[in-house]
Amino acid sequence: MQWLPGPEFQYLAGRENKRNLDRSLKPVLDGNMRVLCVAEKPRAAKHIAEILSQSSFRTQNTGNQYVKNYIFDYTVNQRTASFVMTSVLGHLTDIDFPSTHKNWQSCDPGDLFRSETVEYISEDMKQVAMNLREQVRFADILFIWTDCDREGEGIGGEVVQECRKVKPHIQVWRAHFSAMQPGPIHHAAQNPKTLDECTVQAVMTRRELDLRTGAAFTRLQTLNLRGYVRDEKMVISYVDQYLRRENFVSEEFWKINVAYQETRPNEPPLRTSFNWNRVRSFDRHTCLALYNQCVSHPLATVTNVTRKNVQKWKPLPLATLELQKTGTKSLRMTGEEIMTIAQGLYTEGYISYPRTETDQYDDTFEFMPLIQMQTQHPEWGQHAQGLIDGNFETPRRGSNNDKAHPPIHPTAFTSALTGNQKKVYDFVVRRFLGCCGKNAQGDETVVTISIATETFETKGLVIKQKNYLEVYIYDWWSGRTISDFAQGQQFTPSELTMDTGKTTPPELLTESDLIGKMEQNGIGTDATISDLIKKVLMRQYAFKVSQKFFIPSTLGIALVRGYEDVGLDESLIKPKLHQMTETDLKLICQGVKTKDQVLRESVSRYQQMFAQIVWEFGKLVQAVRRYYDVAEDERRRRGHGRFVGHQDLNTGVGDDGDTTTTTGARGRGRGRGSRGGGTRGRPRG
DNA sequence: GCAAGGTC
Repeated sequence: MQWLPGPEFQYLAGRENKRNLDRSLKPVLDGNMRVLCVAEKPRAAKHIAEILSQSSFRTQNTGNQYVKNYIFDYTVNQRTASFVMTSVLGHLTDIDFPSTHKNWQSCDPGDLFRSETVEYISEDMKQVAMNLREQVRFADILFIWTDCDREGEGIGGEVVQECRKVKPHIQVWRAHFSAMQPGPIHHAAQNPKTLDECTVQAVMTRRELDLRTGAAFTRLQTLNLRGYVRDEKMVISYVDQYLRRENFVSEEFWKINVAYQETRPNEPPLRTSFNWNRVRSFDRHTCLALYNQCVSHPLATVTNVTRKNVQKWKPLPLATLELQKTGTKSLRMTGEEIMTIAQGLYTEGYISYPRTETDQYDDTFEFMPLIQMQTQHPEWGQHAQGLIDGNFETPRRGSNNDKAHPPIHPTAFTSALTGNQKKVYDFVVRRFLGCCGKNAQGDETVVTISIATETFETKGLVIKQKNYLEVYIYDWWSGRTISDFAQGQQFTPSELTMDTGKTTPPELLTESDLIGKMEQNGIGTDATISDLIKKVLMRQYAFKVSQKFFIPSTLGIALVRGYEDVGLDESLIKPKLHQMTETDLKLICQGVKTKDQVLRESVSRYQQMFAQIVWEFGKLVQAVRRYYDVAEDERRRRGHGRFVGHQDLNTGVGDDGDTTTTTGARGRGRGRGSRGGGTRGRPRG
């Protein structure tokens, strides 16, 4: 992207100066000046206008149904100016290849690393851009109010570029605000800064790199593997192949089990089982020797009894990803469904904005009116009343703050919702009330016993006060009653056995796990993760079975194996790739590297990989022929495939299951359910 | 058709 830097950017030319740069501007307004403010989204524009004008503004419609202009007077440095507050709708522009390279057959995919790109304003944004151009005609100053994050800076750059088409030399201010609160907003208005050109360039770099690499690898794969997969229209995207699985080899182990059964009058007998401190042994002879000693001297001695207070912490304030993580687990909906419903609840005014990273409440946040509102609810009204009557405790503070929105919380009362809407609303309310409550309290007893040379342990838990658990029903803290043991006490175990089992592979990923992993690896953002997961499923890299678990398709496995064989697994799979790009982007933001430099370096890295893949494409083909199996994928889709290397879902082993089981193990190792001849698919004719 | 980032 090339926009002509205005006068205030000129001293940025030496990027070495960047780190010492004071971005403050001296806001000089002459009488009757006009300021055009542009926010990132309509909500923010309205909110800021309300604050600056103390809700005294005139509203004007634009060519876009969502975007409005808010007109009011505002005083900066004792000078009153006429302000117009408007917004865009996220990014204003995007890039693509020129028509000469758009068609997949039009060029070699490798050309896409070097070909031209063209920037354009999408159809949806045409009216938004037009509004900017119209408004800037009357303006003396362009004041950027986009979100204060990297993409926000980039969007600001796009706005500047569009406005300078009309007024090439208009002065640009940038608002730096820490929260959508009157204090920070007024402060930002009174202390404008400059737009950070380096960050803008970082965003433009990301955009270009994503397009080039995404398109090149995807076209290469799709065009050359198409003949080998059944659905010839299937697009074989190069992304999202991180759904890899470990080679898991099941091992047999042995362990010693001890239990004590207490008979109680008028009650069922109470059985207390103990865990071996060695957990398990992979050597049968060792285990047998230890077991034999226990059997010959079976009298157990209680060597230690410890009692302590334990608490289960209440949850953090609710942010988007947590809503999706916990929501997919507890509500039996997909992340995407949850977000759609949440968006609807927000539009109808029942909950706050559902897309936020913030998991800490502002010091000025007013909890009581919101809690009060919920006291009339049949299910949790009483609990809410309890909070008001003294059980309230300030919510914990998480570590994220997007400085734009508070954590997700209910904003209006309703008990009239049904279906999924009710589920999501209930979740938001219960979470909110849970956050405002106290941690759950319990008494834990740890009993240690010794038999012969061996030590065993058991834990009992009595829940004393459920507190937040009463209303936040999605957390589970189960009490466990054990017999009352005293130190020094001796008893003969009712059970003393040596059992065998096999280590089982890690559980299959749930959507909740997947969201967590993507978050950890920096894949996508809170706004895009649920979308990516949907894409993975749509492209059939994985299936969702039992409405819960994700299993990779044979196609997904084939691609991962194929890239492993080419020797690119480490460098091409998403997380690593992402980190490298991310590091470079930060350097651009710091003024250490330039956009051109990073593009040159990264593109050449990608080109090398690309060349290697082209060179060894046969290995990819082989992998697909070897692993890809239409019939197996069909079984997997229906949830009946061979879940190679994982627990069989149909045995009903829960997701909280131990990592070991004694029910016998199933398949081992890699995805060989489809192993066999090379008769699948058909070679390209 | 392909990417990832916004937002409605």
